[in-house]
Amino acid sequence: MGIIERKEREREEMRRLIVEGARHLFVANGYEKVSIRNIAEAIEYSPATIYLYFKDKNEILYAVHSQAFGKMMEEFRPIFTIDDPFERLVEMGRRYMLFAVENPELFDIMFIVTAPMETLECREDIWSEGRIAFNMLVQVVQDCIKAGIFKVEDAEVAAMMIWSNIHGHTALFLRKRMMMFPEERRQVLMTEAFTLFCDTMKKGLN
Amino acid sequence: MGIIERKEREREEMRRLIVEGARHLFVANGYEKVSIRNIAEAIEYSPATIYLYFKDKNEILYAVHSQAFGKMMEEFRPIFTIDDPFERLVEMGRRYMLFAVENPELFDIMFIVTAPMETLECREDIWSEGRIAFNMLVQVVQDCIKAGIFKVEDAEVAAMMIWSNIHGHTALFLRKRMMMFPEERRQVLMTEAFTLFCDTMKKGLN
DNA sequence: CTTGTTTACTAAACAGTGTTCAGTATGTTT
DNA sequence: AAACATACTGAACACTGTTTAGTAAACAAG
Repeated sequence: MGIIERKEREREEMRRLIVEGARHLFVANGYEKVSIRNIAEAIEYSPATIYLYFKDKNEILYAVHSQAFGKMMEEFRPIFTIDDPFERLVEMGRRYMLFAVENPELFDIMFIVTAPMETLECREDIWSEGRIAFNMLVQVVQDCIKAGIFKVEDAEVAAMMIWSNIHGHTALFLRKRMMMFPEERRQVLMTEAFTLFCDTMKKGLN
Repeated sequence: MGIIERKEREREEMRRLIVEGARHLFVANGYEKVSIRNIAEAIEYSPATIYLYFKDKNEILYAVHSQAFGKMMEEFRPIFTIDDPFERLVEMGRRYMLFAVENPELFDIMFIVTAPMETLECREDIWSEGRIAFNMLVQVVQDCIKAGIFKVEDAEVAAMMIWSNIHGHTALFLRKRMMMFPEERRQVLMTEAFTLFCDTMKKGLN
């Protein structure tokens, strides 16, 4: 009898429904303004029901975060058709920033808000989504080393340096720390600083 | 009669009391776990009283943020005794990261949490604290240009690039996005990536 | 078909949040 | 002493995340 299998499917379907509802509300209203009650109302269930499928709000955040990583990976896919490893690296950075600007709420949950990381801490789990994405970057850096464009010993250290730079731009921008610059200067400053970083890498990392 | 002057002083004293209380609680318990009621209790006043001195919670956050900037500037002061402009720049970055690690809650309020920036948006004020600190960095970059260490047209663009890198490290670390690395590797990765960035600048920015 | 048991769900409550407002008590002025 | 202004607060409002006791439906066994 496939009853327990069906129940398992239904349970999975319900989790999906909650995560989808949550994601929609996050994207529409911003993560800070979404409550469990809002999510419950959106999917037409009682707030208590949500707690039968998720331990707490952080766990929902984590589920949305994981889904968002899938979306970002999708948008990274076309990069791997680029032959030149350095151009591939530059395009990867560009897409990271683009993803952040186009999906600020998702980016927030993925890389800035601490709440989803809390679920990892109780289980002593590793942050696999982050690990996978970072490994992708390390791979591209290693390709740059093989091609003789970079001359560094530790590809992970170089990857960390690059990630920090790109992430710094986006984090400062999204968290409104470029408010001291007038609107149009902000955009110019970001793209110019990014270009300068790429040039500096090409000249400096060999 | 100096009555209104005294009242003005008392008012200022009360604001100071609230900000001090708030800062203490933020540092002790983390900004997210501190409520207006907690602050009120700590200074032995009713929650409603706080609203006679601050428009809302964001305004308290902003006041704490401003005070924290003063503290950081203090810790930047010794830098200006360093003769070599590049070394001065490196030391500035090092102290930015050090301040973040030693005062995570204050750094959060200064550079990551959006709440204090909200008070700037209603008044169309510029973020003067950020502007001043950034100008300091621009100045050091300009010194590097004058000394012939850097060869870039726009010192602000270079400063932005440098700030992004340093801030990226700290933001990723504080917001627990280096959880995919084992404890000891985290520390090594951060310092090595910082060193690599400094080396890359020296080679690449000329 | 009727039991008993498990499952899925929810109303209501708990303890908290930021914020507002009517009311009081004190200080100042006339 | 009366009138007014200031400083403060208790209580409320509309929320928040989360738990619990209780209900109704789905299923299993006799």
